[in-house]
This record gives sequence, structure tokens and C-alpha cells, in this order.
Amino acid sequence: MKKGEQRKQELLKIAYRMFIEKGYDNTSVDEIIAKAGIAKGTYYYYFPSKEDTLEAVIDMMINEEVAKAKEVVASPMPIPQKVAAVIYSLRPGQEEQSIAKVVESNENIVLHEKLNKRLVTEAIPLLSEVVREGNLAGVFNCEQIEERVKMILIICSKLFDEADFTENEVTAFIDVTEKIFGAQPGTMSFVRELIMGGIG
Amino acid sequence: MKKGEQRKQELLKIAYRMFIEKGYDNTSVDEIIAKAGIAKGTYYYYFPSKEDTLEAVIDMMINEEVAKAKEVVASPMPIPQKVAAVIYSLRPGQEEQSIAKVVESNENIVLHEKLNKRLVTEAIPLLSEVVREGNLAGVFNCEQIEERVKMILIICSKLFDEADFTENEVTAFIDVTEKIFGAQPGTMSFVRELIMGGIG
DNA sequence: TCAGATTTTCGACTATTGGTCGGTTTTTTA
DNA sequence: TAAAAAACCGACCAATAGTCGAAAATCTGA
Repeated sequence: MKKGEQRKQELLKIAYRMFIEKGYDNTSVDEIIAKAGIAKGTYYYYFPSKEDTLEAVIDMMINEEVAKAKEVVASPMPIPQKVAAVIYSLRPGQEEQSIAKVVESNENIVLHEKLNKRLVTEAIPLLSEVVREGNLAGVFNCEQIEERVKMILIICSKLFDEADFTENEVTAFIDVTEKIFGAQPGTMSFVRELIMGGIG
Repeated sequence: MKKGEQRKQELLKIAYRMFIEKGYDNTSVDEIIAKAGIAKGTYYYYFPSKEDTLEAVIDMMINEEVAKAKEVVASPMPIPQKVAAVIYSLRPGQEEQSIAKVVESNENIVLHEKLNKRLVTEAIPLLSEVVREGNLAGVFNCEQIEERVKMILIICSKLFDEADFTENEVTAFIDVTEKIFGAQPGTMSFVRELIMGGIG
């Protein structure tokens, strides 16, 4: 890695942290360069604009999460569990969660939404592959796989914005997931413990 | 209506138009007051901040769409058709659609997302009432009504962002809707013509 | 080793923007 | 009709994204 590339990565990490901590709009370029200890010109030598920095930060985040998801897809695991694991792996990582003060839901709409949109797009082919596996294995039974996967991902991205889940939400989500993919009732019921224990 | 209230409404309309035409971020307060022919101080006499103006604009839009939706709920109509009609009435109105250049999807994330969020929240009780009707009438059969309605609304808000629908999307959407609400297969199939003819 | 080119860095400067404030005009009230 | 309240004005401020020409550091090849 060249010198220049190193600096860019360093700036990216700083920007990433600050965008998540304080929100994209509430983070000024001046603050970023102050923390990095560089001059304005240097920053703009690496990034054409602040928004491009955001885009790069999102790329970084997406790549990490997609990599995790791909591992899960490749790993041997019962199909229903794999579906859950892929979705689970797409959540914002540990770090984001702990840092995030303003980040989720109310503030930082731009980052949040851009990230979710990209996440859904990138995840569709991955999760579709798993569902296709499921169809072959007989656990699932559905057509329009990509479209159904998209719906599930959209639901998840919105539902998981809130930190806590109600009993009814979980129940409905499990039932809907089974029905969307044409699975036998109970196929996804293990998700209840997963959600209640792991996240909620 | 007092003089002051008139001016406020006038400003609101101007802001609404500009936010939709050019996006919230790309509309400056200076532009708004220029178009309104007033001074900075006057603007801030009516709105504490630019963001409050956005909030007020969204309120305005929400109220209109909720009013339409309420009419639909109250009107006599077969339940499945009513479900479709309520959802349909929540789309951004004619005007928005025609004005909107940058508005949808790519730019104007803030307005778009805040609006959608509010729309889902406000629509849940309305659509839930219809579904409850449907349960009593025997066309639907489901529990966790609010939660299922929320899912449908989320799916719609994301799916209808794109102007065009694929055959597969429509097929999957119809099937999913029926299954989420526990309706007989075919119950919602009329939606196909509705979407293909009316929107797509 | 050294000159010339390339890459990287610098920071003063600009334009735009959201927002403030003290004062003026208009309208209402009594 | 005079005092009070409401509405309005625009100069001013602080913050902020982005520019630019020049300087410093690094690399190149002879």
C-alpha cells in the first residue's frame, strides 16, 4: 500500500468514526482535518467533496458486512438458520452499535438510509442463493426469489432500526418469513430465541 | 384565519414546492424569502429554523394524505379493494409526482425518508381497522394486525419508490399480501390490473 | 549525487448559508 | 388616539464546504 493510500484509509477511518458518533451533517470537514492533523488542501487532495467521503465510508462498511455475509453463505449450516445468519450478519457491526449515540433512527438519516439501501441491494443476490438452496432442499417453496428476498430485507432493515422488539412483532415476522418463502410452519421459529436472546 | 396564519401558510406552500422541486438541502432560506418577497427576519418570525419548516411541510403533506385515506376507510367497498385503495391513497400526490425532478429516491433523502416514516406511522391504525373488518368478514384471517400492517406499509413505501414494477414484483407482492393477512389465494389478484394500469 | 518531475501538503481565502438582533412599521386594543 | 402587540426589516455574524497557488517532500533516471 502506497503512502497516499494509507493516508486515505486513515482519513476514511476518522470520518467513519465521526460520522457515526455525531452524524454526517454534524461533522464538519474542519473537525475531520483537525483530528487527522492535516490541512484543508490535503483533505481535498484525497476526496473531491465531503459527500464523496461519505460514499467511500459507506463502501467501506458495506464491504465488511458483505464479506461477513458471504462467509455465512459459504458455510455449512441448515438452510433456515443460514437465512437468519445472513440477515443477522448484515446488521451494523458491534462497533457502530456501541459508538452510535445519535446515529440510529432519529438523526443521521442520510448515512443511515444510504447504508440501508446499499445493504439491501448487495444482499439480494447473496440471500437469494440461500433461498434457492432451500428450494432445492425442499425446506422452501417459492418463485420470484429475488423479489421476495428484497421484501424480507426491506422489512428487516426497517424493523431492526428499533432496538427492541415486541412479542407480536417477532411472532408476525417469523410467520411472514415462513410464508414468503413457502416454508412449513415452525421452520423459522428458532428465530424467536435468537432475537430475544441475542439482540432484544 | 388571521393575517399571520395566512403568511405562514403562504411560506409553507412556497417551501413545500421548492423542497420538492430542488430538494431540502438544495433549497436555501434566502431563496425561499426571495420567492416570497419578504425579509429574513420575517421568515424567522414564523419558523424557528429551516428544519422546523420542513417538519411543518411534512405535516401538511401527511394531513392531506391521511385525510384521503380516512375517506377511503369510511367508504363502502369490498375489503380487499379497500386495503388497496388505502395504500394507493398514501402515495405522494399527483402534484408531487409531476413537480418532482430530483425528489424521489436519489436526492432529497431527508424529506423522502421523514415523510415515509410519518406516513407509515399514521397509516398503521387506519389500515389496521380495515384489516380488522376483513377478519370479521372472513376475507382475512390473521393476528398481530398492527405488526403485519406495518410490514405491508414498509414494503409498499420502499417498492413504490421506483416508478416501474416488474411482473415478478407484482406477482410476489400480491401473494405476500394475501399470505400476510391470511386471505384466500386470488383475493388480491385484482391489484395486478390496478398497478399495471394505474401506475406502472 | 543531483536536477527535474511528480506527489503530497499547506493554509489563507471565498462564497454560501442558517440564524440573530435591535429597531421600524403596521395593526390591534381599549 | 395613544399605548401595546404583532409583523416586518435587513445589516450582521459564525460556521462551513470548497478553491488555489505555492511550498515541501518524494521519486526518477542519468
